Amino acid sequence: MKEMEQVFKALADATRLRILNLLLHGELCVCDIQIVLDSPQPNVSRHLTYLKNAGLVQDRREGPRIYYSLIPGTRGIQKEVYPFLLRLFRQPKILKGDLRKFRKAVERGNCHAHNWQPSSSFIEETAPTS
Amino acid sequence: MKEMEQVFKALADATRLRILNLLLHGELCVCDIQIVLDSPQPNVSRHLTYLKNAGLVQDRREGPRIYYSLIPGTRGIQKEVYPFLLRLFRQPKILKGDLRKFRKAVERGNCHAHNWQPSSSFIEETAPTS
DNA sequence: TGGAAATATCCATGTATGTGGATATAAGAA
DNA sequence: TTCTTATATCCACATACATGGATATTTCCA
Repeated sequence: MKEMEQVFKALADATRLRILNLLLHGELCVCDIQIVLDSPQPNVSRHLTYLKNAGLVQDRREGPRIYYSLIPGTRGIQKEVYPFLLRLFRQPKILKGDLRKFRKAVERGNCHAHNWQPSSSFIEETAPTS
Repeated sequence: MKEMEQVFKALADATRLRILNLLLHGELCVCDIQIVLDSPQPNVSRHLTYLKNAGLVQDRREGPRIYYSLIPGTRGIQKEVYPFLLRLFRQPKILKGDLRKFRKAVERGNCHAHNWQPSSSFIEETAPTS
């Protein structure tokens, strides 16, 4: 129950929803996210820490960078929450804009983005882009 | 987007989750909820107001009592959120305990509970009680 | 070893929110 | 009207949290 509360608190912020929207499409490092959100680095970092504490994302160090990714859920909330978010995230313009912005960053070769590829585990659950 | 944030804020509190858990099974007045949650009346009232402002519940006056019920969603978040909650709410012990407590109150004939009957619109979506 | 890049943490501040307790309001009954 | 019941609102207080800016930390490279 407390875990459920914690997860919803983590979802109750626009910045974090935008981050999750990106992570649903693959693993990313902080600077990638920072570029897309156009938000100060400490801010992005704090929200990532918050998501990590809520058990929604995990991090992995690779050299100077730290990569964040969703924790694929097998139990309880986590198992339900990502498909749910994926459905919700189809509507808001900001989120769609973020994804567009991210794809452009990939094309430009920003930061990690140059060798990014989607972790299809979540995207596959979405309907074909309407 | 702001609506989504608002809804998640509304879900980010144990008391409100407990209330929604009850309302998923039918319309209730404040005193019914108060009895089950065993929480001071002003507290319950405030949380109901919060849920109402978040667009999750509606209220209806009938004499001295005010009945709260879920707003059946046809669009966006609301459409997705109730089935989602219904699935989540199967696990936590507190929530199952609340429902048990509520059924007992119905049997005892507490308050409105004496002529309560489930609004099956949401419950039907659940799997058979395991 | 020194410096730059990527992240995280700290500080200060403003705002939202949860809670208990008292009080106000509305409706119905005597 | 007056009393009672059902709800809502107000007050005071403590806590959580979002944010910007400065600073620490870690890693890598020259």
